[in-house]
Amino acid sequence: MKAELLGVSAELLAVDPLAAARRLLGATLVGRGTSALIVEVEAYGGPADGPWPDPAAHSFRGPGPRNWVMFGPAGRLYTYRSHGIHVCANVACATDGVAGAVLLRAAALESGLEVAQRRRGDSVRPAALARGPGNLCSALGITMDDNGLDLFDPNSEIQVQLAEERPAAEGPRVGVSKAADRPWRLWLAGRPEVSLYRRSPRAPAPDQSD
DNA sequence: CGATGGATCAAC
DNA sequence: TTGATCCATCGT
Repeated sequence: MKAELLGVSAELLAVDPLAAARRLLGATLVGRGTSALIVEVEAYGGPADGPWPDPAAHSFRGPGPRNWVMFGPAGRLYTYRSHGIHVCANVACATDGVAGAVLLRAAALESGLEVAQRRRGDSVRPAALARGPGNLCSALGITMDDNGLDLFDPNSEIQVQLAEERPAAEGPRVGVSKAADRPWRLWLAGRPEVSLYRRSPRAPAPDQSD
C-alpha cells in the first residue's frame, strides 16, 4: 500500500515541466545527512518534435549518454557537470520516453546544517549554503554517481518528499542563451536562499525597442 | 566584470 | 582534430 502511495507521488511529476516545477517547489529534498526545502527551480523541455520544444534544454538534440535520464520516467535524478567543475541536479518529469526535467536551483537547509557547512566551507553564510545549482549539490552531497537515482525509492540515499503547492513567483531562466525570456524559473518569494537573477551575457538582448 | 575549468558537440 | 559553447561560481 505504501508502495502505491509512493508510486502515486512519482506520477505527480509525470506532467509537463512547468507543472512539475510547481510541484517540486516547496518540496523537501532529503539526502546524505541533510534535508532542505526547495525554494527555486527551473523547468526544461525537450526536442523540437516533442510536446515542449526547448532549445535551452540538454535534451533538445535528442537522447545521448549524458542526458538519457531526461527521456526516462518521472522522479529520477538527472545530474550533469557544468563548466567541468560543478554538479547540478534535475528531477526528470513527463512520461517515460518524453523528455522533460526540473533543475533544482536553490534550497533552504532544514536539518544537517553543520554537515552542509562542512561540505561548503566555514566562510559560507547559512542562507548561501545551497544557493545556486552547483552549491545545492555540494551542500547536500549529490555527485555524478547519483545520475539516474530514483528519488521516490525508499532505499535511495537521496529522496524527495512532495508537499502542498505554494504560490510561486516566476521569471526568465538564469544563464541560458536560447529561449532566454521564457518564464520557466519559479521561486518562493521573499526567501533569502533564492539566487539572484543573472541573464546570460550570450543571450540576445530583450526587446528594448520601446 | 573576468578567470576558471572540463565535457560536449558542431564544424572542419 | 579544433574551436565554441555551456542549465556556474568565485574572485576583483
